[in-house]
Amino acid sequence: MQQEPKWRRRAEDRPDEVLDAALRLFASKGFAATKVEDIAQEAGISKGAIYRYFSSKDEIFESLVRRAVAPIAERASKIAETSREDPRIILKTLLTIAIVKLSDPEILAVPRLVLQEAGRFPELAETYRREVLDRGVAAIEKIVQRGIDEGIFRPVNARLAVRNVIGPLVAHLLLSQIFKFDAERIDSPQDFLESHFDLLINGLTPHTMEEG
Amino acid sequence: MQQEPKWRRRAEDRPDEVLDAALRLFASKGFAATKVEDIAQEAGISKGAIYRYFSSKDEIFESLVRRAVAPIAERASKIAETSREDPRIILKTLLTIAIVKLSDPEILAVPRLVLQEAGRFPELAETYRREVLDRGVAAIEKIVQRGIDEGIFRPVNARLAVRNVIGPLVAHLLLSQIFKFDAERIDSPQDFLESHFDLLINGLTPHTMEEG
Amino acid sequence: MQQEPKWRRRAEDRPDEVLDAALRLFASKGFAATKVEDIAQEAGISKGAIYRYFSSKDEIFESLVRRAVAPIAERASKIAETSREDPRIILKTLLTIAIVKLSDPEILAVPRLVLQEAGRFPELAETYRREVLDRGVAAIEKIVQRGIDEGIFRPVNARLAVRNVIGPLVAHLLLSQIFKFDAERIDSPQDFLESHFDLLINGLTPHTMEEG
Amino acid sequence: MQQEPKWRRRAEDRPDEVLDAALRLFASKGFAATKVEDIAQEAGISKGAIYRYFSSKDEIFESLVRRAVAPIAERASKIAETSREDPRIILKTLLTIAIVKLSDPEILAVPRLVLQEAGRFPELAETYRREVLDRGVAAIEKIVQRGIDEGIFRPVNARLAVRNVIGPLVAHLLLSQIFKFDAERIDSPQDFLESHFDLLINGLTPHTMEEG
DNA sequence: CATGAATGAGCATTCATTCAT
DNA sequence: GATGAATGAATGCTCATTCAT
Repeated sequence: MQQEPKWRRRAEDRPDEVLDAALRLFASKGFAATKVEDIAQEAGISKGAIYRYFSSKDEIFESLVRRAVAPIAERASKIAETSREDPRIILKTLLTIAIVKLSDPEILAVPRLVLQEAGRFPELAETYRREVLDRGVAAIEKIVQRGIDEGIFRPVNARLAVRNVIGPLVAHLLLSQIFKFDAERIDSPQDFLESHFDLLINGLTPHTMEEG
Repeated sequence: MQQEPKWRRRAEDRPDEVLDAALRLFASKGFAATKVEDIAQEAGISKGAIYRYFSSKDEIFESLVRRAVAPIAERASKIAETSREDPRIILKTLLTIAIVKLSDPEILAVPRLVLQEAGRFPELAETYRREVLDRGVAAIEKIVQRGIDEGIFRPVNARLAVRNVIGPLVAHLLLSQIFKFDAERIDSPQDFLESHFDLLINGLTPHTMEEG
Repeated sequence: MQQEPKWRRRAEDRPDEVLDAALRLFASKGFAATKVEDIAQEAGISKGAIYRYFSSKDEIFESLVRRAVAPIAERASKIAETSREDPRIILKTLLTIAIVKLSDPEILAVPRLVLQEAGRFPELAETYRREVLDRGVAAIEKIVQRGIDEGIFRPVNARLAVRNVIGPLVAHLLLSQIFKFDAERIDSPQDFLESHFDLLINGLTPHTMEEG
Repeated sequence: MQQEPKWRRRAEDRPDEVLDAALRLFASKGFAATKVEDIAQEAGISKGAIYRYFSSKDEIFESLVRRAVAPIAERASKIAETSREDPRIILKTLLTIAIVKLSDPEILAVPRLVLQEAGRFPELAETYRREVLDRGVAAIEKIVQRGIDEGIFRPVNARLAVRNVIGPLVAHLLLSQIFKFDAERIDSPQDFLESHFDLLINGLTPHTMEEG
């Protein structure tokens, strides 16, 4: 669109392209096993050029995570207040979105990497926790709490119940995406989601006749 | 207990000491960021001595995992058949054992490492899946299925329900052990377990009056 | 002469410089006792730079030999057919060239190294044998055979006679170049050559009166 | 034969057994590639025991060579004076002995090793030259000179003619033993020896009609 | 600005030598 | 004396980072 020389074509997109490339490689080979040169090649630029945008390999990783974290953090915060709908509907919507998104290995890659490299990048892990986990958990907690307040859910400990909301999802992803568990069977994400939601809501729902 | 009367300067259990040291370091810094020399130092021997027991750094990692996997695999298989008790009791017992064991960072370290390095050691990940996950999941599935057969649980998909049994536990461990989430709060493992079990069983229990 | 207009900090011939440096060092200290860092230093570059041109120390050695072998192999094959001159003249020419060339330690170094490292690099030894020895020996055999056919030489076994052509040369080189034999005396290569040629031709020449 | 405990059985032979073992290994893998532990194992003793007899790996090599050199040096010196026979007969005898001995890889190994490691052990190379080469060459030179003096050989330069005596032998050994040249053909050592001797003697013999 | 040649600290691994048993 | 566990210097190789072109 511009009349600049060819090589400047998308100079402003470069950093993002580098991060995309790095993400792909980090996700498949891990941070340590990925060479800066590999990233450069994957991004279609030279090794030296990488250092125009990022001051170190570590910084690439950090930028990568922060870039992925930002929108999630924003969204997560809004969700809880935004809707006035039935908490069950909201939970199902959230879980659906989550499972769809996270079934994309490219998206799952970031939390996976944070998990992998938490030891080497404690600060990053902390950032992730603060920006993503704290907010995400708080959002879900709020929804559950509203359900309790509205009498739709039983008076459980909302904060702890969050683990029952996200846990099965996490387990499903670990098993299917990382350990290739059940690779041959035909448990679609939808099947899982139905099952999870059914058990979750049934678990949260107050019933006239509770047994000790 | 000794197999050979041959002497050892100080050990027969050197290999185990090396694995213990390696586990500590791998767990805190990751495989790649841990130097063989660090392991040696942590184990109180010299770099060269490591290679008397293990032929490579990779082999240390693999031995580490296999050593941890073996007993778990055995136990997991037995659990399902062993008991004829109320499936709810069994599940609670299992979850209690699991959370107690896995709250020990030294024990959590192995699955965590497998998760971390699955990309670099696909074979090991597969071994772990086969030996630990397949069996563990099968054991739980069997218990749930028995509960269903005995009318104690609703007729859910037992295979998928397994994720609801282990997922919250996984989520709890990730949050608390790895992301130091809730570090300041006082959610004891017991609190979590009560909450999880309550929701889980309530979710699995058939109620006279189900609402759409 | 340049193949690509791409720039090089200082070279295009770095690989050759590395091989030259390696040759000098391998020749004087042997393959095993030569450190890659030594080669780098001798070549005036850094250790790491070596690996831009050669993937391993072994590869340096192999390249070294192959570089030296190629032109020899070519020449050797041509010699036998090229000339129609008196076989005695050809032999003398060949021996003269050989002794002049091989008296240069830099040139002698390669066959010497192949000899030294034949055990460690059997494949390389075989390559050398095939490319250099087979052809060289065949060329000389052909010349001797022609001399026999033309009645200039006695009807000896040409193949075995080759050893009498090259052997004294080999012995001379081993003694003088490697064992510093006769270092103080004044046997010039020319003196040796005259002596060798005289004995060789006299040995090959038919005489009217042979004595038992 | 003695009533000492088993392990002392042949304590005095140990050093020689170590040298035998070392020779076998050095010959097949080279000095650098042979581990002291390998030598110990091959000799049937422990690594530590090696150091009771030799203070270092280098010393093993040096002892090895010196042990082999001693008898050769002695014999070589005697040969020239000992016999009053026809120099041609003496030469043939010597060459026969030489080729028979040196066709045994175990015996060829020492000169081969000296050649290989001359760079790393210059002193040893010098010793070898002094003890073996100087004497051997002098012995042959003397025989040739006597032949000249007695009118059996032409008045050649005896010192240089030595190369024509031993050279073809050296060439034959290098080609056959080290480069596996002619492995498939059937040039027996005897065939070679006949050929060499025929050419050598014919070359040394004065003929009534010499041609320019 | 872009490039990729060059650097050199860093690390896994080997092995001659020592020495506690 | 004999053993082999332990040591640690040595070395090949890698790769993040720099910088001449």
